[in-house]
Amino acid sequence: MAILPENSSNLDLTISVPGFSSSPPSDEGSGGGREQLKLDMNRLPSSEDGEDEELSHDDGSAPPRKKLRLTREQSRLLEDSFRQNHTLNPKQKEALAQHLMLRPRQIEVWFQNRRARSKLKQTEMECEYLKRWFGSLTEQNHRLHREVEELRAMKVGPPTVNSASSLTMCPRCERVTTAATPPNSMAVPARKTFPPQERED
DNA sequence: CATGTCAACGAGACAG
DNA sequence: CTGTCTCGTTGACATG
Repeated sequence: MAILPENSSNLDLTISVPGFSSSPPSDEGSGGGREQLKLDMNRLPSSEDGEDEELSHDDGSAPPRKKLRLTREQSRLLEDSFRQNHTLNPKQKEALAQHLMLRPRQIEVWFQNRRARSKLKQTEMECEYLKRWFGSLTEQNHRLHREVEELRAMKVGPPTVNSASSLTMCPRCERVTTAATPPNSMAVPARKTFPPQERED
């Protein structure tokens, strides 16, 4: 499940150079990429209440949206925290953010995305399980169909006593069963299904 | 270059 | 109203 390279000694970040952009930032909506400038350095702002510092570049152009890459250590600690709890209260979030040198919003987003990935994984597992179940039910269905055909063939033909000698017909539920399993045991579920008829005299 | 991954976003729903 | 959630999406990178 390691999504990061195994080179544990190298904990460097993929940090973009501010102001460098290979493609023009396509402004999505109104708030897209609003905080990117402060996030791409992967650290807390110098002052917590100074969140809305000026985002403008030297030339006043819109800041390009740069991708933050969490370090191995940050990912590990976040995963550990996620294993303990899939949601965080504000205090935990703040503490984790301070510990990881990230902003609380980044912690929040990470947990949101992590929950989404977890749910996706769960859904995929359930899908696989249902596929296998469907396969086994299909197989069982085929087997039962073959059995029905065999029994029909016996019923249509003359009442010979060859292989059908081991079969008995349950008069109540009209089911054919083998002699090994008495018809009474088959009749029980049918009675359970329709309980109102108790006295029949 | 197509595709996958993942941080980040906005919209809408919901609880307190 | 505020805070947080899910959901769907975007955009920057990584990779084959």
